[in-house]
Amino acid sequence: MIESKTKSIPSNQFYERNAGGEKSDIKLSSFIQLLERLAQTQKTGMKLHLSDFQLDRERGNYGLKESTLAKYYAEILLLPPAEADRLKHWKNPTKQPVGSPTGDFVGVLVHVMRNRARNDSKLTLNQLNQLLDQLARAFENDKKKQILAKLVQDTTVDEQKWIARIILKDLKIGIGHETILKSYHPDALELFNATSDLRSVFEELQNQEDQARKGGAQIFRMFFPIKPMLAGKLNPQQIADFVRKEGKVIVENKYDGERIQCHLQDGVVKFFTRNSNNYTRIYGPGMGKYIKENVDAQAAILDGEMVVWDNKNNRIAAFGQNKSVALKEYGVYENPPVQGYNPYKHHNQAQEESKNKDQDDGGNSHLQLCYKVFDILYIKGHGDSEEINLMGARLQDRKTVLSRVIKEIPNTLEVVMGKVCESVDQVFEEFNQSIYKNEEGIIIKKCDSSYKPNERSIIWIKLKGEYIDSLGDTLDLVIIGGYFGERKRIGGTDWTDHINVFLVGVIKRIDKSNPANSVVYPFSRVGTGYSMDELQKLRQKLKNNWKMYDARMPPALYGRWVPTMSDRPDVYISDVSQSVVLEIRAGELVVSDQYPTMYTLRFPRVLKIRYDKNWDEAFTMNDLQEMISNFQESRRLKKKDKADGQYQLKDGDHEDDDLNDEDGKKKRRPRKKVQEEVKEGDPDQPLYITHKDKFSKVVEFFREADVKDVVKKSDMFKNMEFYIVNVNDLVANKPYLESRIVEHGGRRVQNLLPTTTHVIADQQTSSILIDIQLGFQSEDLN
DNA sequence: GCTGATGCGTC
DNA sequence: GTCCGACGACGCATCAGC
DNA sequence: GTCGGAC
Repeated sequence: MIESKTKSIPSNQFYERNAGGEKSDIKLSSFIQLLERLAQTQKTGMKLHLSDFQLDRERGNYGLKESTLAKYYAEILLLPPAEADRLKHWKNPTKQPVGSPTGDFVGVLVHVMRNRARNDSKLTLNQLNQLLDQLARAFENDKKKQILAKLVQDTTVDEQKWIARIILKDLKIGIGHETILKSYHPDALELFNATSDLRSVFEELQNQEDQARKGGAQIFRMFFPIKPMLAGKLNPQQIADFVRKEGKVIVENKYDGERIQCHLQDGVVKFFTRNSNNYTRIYGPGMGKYIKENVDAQAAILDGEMVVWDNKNNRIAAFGQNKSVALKEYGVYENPPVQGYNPYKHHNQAQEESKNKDQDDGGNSHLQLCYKVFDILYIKGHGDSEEINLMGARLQDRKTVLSRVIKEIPNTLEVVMGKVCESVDQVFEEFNQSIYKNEEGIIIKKCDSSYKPNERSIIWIKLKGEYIDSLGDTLDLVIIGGYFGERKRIGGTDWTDHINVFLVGVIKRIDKSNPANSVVYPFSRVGTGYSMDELQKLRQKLKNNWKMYDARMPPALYGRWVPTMSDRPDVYISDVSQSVVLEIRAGELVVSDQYPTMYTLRFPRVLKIRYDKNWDEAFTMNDLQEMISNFQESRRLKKKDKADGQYQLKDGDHEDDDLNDEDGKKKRRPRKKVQEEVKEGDPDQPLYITHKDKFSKVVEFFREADVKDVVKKSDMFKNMEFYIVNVNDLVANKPYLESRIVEHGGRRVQNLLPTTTHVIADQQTSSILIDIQLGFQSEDLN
């Protein structure tokens, strides 16, 4: 709870960042005025749950977001259809009167309510708190609507504004919890990071004199999750410098699972996620007993990654199956998500499904949880042995404790010791191995570092394959649709200036004589990677190419895609031949049942806007097919079943028949079914073969020339910075070029930087041409 | 009972 | 360097509506 | 998770 201390926070410390230039404390001060007014009417003083700042878990979730709120407000206020539509389509400028707010639900709500709310305030802050408590506790939606109705009837528009924002857990004041906590008390943030608990913070830090830190030791409490330490991002050159400076680092595999912190005390085990959510319900039944039996301590706090081990293929399973594996084994029957939950239906259904799956060998009985423990923050031995807070200890010492305390169970409970590397080469060799084995990447840790809760510094560094230009998968995808976005990114006054996110596709059929007959299958959405300037430029280019999407008459361009409600585009490209190609990078290809391509991208972001590319030069279904084939043996992409051919992405009309019944309606294909039908790889086949290609690229990439012994011959390249890309060994290899550059007084870089003056490549690919357009020069060294 | 829509959690 | 918000994918749980 | 923008 924030008590009247709210007042003690100087309001001028709060302002809205980037709110269209308007400064700032207006918004929060009106919020504080609201609190004060409510406080005055409530003699007992003001108390406000901190959950209103999206921090506290005590009150729980409201289960209400914009779309549901829109529905309820419309019913409560008896809104005419047009006004109801404004709320429902709050991001859609064509549904709003000209000049009225768009892209901010609460902004639209205020505009709609301005003549529909009372002028005097009737609600006290205590009542508000009680109603919000009730709202969070209410299970039936009718009940929620009733509570909301009371809130609406008893408050002014100005109050409604804040109440709605509290319910949405987005105050839009540009201030996060860290800023608020820091303002509250110098020790507040530290205590919060140590306990993830606001009650602790406000109970223990009533006065400025109260100190969270006692004697310099890191604080914590059993069964209160400590905010986990995070890894920063550095480029390979910086990493090399770092390793050289440190002399010695510990390198761990970066596991692609869920970050889980485990607390053990007197036989009680609890699990917490990265965001401090209690996942004991999920992981307790499966993993708890192993912790109890194999952690030799009365109490301990462990940090690690929960993954799924695949016994059939002897490797870590693809990301995303943690929960289903955990719940499958123990079942919702023993493990109800909420009180009053009726488990019979689902339980029987689950058993039935499990049986069927085992019959056709597509089940997940060969999958099991595996907890990879890489750190230990606290230990107390049995009996009266000393308890030790290890957060201040050196990482290498924590690892030693870890190895002594945990008795490993292969593929179930494992200790991640990491590898001590004493040279840059060794570190990159670890990275190479990681890429070769098709893993996500590595984490590089400073040997003698202490554990710093919630800190994303360069004490821990992550290096993923996808960060490296020559390793990351990039695809040139053509824009076929768009989505209206939120206020902050709206670029102008035209309705098309509200398009913030793009739907990109894979070309299925090109019809040059009649582009209207062409088909581009929707494949992914992308909404990040471009600057706001680039976005606006792109909007200008596409300005006259948009048509409103109508689900009853979807464009032929999309084939027979039937998007779910949330995938449904707001606008589509009317003339694809005049569309724009985006060069997109992604972490990996994943199987999807939301798109007709049957695959989509994980972590997509725009690298470049390829105005230089024609739409028909973009990624096609054949390219996708090829990409899938190339990755068939990889862990990241499950193999297709060649026998039944279901997921062969082949040309021809019967592929569409696969997707649709006679009515042209999307055939029901339950999510799980898709997962089942995509078979695991053949265990007899050697793994990772196709990644040799990637592997050789890594080797090449890191084969930086050793220029120690290069004798300088001239200053020809003085003040020039070279970036070498895509150099074919037949022309000249990279180390050779690098040596020559240094020989003549130039600098070489491994990434294209603003300071780079020259790009060297063996052919003028369009991506290089773009670089050059951006102000770089090219030079032919042949 | 099943389905799709919605919310919330992980990455 | 830090903080913040605007975005991506999935799976599970719930609930309204048929 | 990624990324850009503001400070």
